Amino acid sequence: MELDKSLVSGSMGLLVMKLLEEKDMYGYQMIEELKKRSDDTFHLKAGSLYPLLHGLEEKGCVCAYEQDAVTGKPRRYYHLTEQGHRTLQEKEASWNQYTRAVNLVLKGGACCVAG
Amino acid sequence: MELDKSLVSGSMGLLVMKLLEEKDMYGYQMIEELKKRSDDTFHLKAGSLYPLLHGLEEKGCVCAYEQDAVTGKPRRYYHLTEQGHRTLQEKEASWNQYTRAVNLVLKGGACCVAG
DNA sequence: ATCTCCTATATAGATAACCTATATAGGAGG
DNA sequence: CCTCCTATATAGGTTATCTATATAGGAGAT
Repeated sequence: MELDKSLVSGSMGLLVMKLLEEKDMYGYQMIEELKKRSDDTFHLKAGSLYPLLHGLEEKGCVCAYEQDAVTGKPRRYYHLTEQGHRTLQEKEASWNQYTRAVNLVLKGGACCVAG
Repeated sequence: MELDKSLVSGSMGLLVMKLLEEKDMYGYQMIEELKKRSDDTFHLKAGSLYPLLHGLEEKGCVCAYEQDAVTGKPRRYYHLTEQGHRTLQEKEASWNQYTRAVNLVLKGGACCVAG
């Protein structure tokens, strides 16, 4: 089943920061890691990721540094800042609140479920 | 906490159709019902709902009929079609797959969770 | 009587988050 | 050489939501 892209919006920033919470990573690596960890559900495109990373950098959530690889092009690693940790916590709480609300509606409403 | 709107995208069609699965409703009623069932989380705006309903009608997921109220303007009721039922099932499955994948990433990846 | 509020539907234009397509560039293998 | 895999980047398009605005009936207050 093809994943409905219209359901996929706004959470990529959250997921990328979640990856960086564990360790510094470079863009291409995040795409591979996200695919693997999501059980082959997320196929984030390079054209989506790089603008997203630049946006996170502008907001001060991540900072970047170049590092040469053994072969090939030098890699641009990203590191989660203090600000990034805070934003991640907020986004994670927001995600939990949002999915809870959707599931309330899907399962019959707030009347039937204890807070 | 204000809900991060960037996490809220694409699922409103699913939620609206879920409401209509139970019974026919008119637009304004859906806004109120959605607010109530989501435990006051979703404040769907009229300017978002009506174009959404027109879109669902174009796709053949819902059909509409006018019905006078005791007072005030006549109401435009929406009914979920056969096509709408099928689309709803697909969207619900898609939502479950998507949230599962996000939670896999948030909780440490596919390696740690069975199927 | 007119003002404001609640019900009820509708459209225009803006914003944000993705997408596809394309460009650049190093290294490996046929 | 040509193609593929790694690696980063930008341009332009689509879609879903938002805000703002318009219309319109009925209720209650000044």
